[in-house]
Amino acid sequence: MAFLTACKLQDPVTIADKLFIDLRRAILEGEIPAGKKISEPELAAAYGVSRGSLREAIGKLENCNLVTRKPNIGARIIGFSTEQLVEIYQIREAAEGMAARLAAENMTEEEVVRLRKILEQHKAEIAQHQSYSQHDVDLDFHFSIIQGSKNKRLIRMLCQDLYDLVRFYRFRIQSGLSRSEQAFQEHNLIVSAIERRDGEMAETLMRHHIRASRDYSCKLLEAMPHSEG
Amino acid sequence: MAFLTACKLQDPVTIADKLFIDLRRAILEGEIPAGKKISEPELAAAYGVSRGSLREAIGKLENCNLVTRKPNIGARIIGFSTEQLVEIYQIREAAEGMAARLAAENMTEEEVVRLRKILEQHKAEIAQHQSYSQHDVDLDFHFSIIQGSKNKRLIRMLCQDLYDLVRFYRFRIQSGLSRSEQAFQEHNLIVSAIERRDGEMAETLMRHHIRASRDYSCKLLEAMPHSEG
DNA sequence: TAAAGCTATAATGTCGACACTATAACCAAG
DNA sequence: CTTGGTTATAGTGTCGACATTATAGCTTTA
Repeated sequence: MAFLTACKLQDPVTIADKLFIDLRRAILEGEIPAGKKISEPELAAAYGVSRGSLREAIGKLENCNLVTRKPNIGARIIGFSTEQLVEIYQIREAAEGMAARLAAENMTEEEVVRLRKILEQHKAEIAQHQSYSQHDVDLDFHFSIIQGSKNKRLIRMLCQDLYDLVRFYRFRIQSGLSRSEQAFQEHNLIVSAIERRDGEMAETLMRHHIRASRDYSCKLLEAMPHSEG
Repeated sequence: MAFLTACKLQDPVTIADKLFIDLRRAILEGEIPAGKKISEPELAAAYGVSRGSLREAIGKLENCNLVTRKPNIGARIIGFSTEQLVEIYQIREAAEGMAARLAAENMTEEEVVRLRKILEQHKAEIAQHQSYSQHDVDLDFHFSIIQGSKNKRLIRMLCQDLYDLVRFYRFRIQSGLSRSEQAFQEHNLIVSAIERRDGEMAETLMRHHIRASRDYSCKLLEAMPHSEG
């Protein structure tokens, strides 16, 4: 689970931060259902904290785009829809494409080696059909490249905001057996480009990879019982 | 100033929202100097509001990346540095490139006509050497294309977060006479590509345009007295 | 019966006060 | 004089209470 440490968060020293982390996990993992309205008194009582701290935590969740808020009405967990999923993938295509380009230029040799190792781990897990942990490996792969871009703002934007949404959708789509073999091949090409320090190619391949992932995810989502945004 | 209405904000009904807008403007226009530490009691007294409301507004500013916060220490206005400026431009290159591609695909004919009109306005102001308002025209141009992408999340990310930083830097760099003739030519090519519905070309041209703008801005920033992040 | 207005209730927005933490000034010891 | 520890102070984090707004249910009237 390097993708958790790779991203954030420092030890949450304040109550609001702990609450934020707890609620964030609860939302991402579906404990709190999508689209549900948040009752401040109720949640505050459930977690044994003051409404003030809770409101601060909700504010942070709003910035992560995990809840939406309307004045004098309240906050509710985001829903999910194919349109939103496409929007997220369009942003990922652009931003992670750039990240791959920058990673090819800025990654240290050591980081490239580590990236190759993640790929080998991915390969091993495919051989053993451990599809349950492949999601984590996939996140590790993408986070490593994003980190390698060395663009702090890009890193925060992707790891800290956008990937929350990715995990939000991924948990709800839950493809039993995913396209991991295909994804592995694409990952392999990307790493090769980075090893050659070919930023242009790395960007092109990453964009292709994310488009393919998008098509697959959208198909799965539309095959689900139903969805709503 | 269509760029203001084009972006947000609904009538700020709550105190915290009004405060947020006021503080945001004050920061962007340099009323509150970059890098300054925020004293909650002081600011709350200055604006005649409670610390609670102020803290909520500061939270929103933190999400816009206009202030940074550390637990038990406090918040301070962001500084500026060449590195950060480069980071912002790298994100803009990727995100606005994608926006231009999507705009070429999704803009209505009406919107394309409006975009062309903005360009003519730009041309007219160049002829009259009204460089003081060219910044607004430039923002109008970019915001129109971003809106044309029809990707709500991308729109929010760019118009609502990243462009605050653009304005933050732009106000402090304050190029007396900018590269408006060159920029106009580049804008012209982009609009032509969008009119032809050539998304691929629109993206390429937009990325080129933003790279050129980056080189120019960085040169200006490094020629300034000094800078700090 | 349906629609409009009113009332009661619950939830959100706002505030002031208290608790805890970090910083700075001061003092003491080497 | 410098360094380490201690204390005082200012500032942030947290909380409970009040004010204001939205919502649901009831009443009234056409």
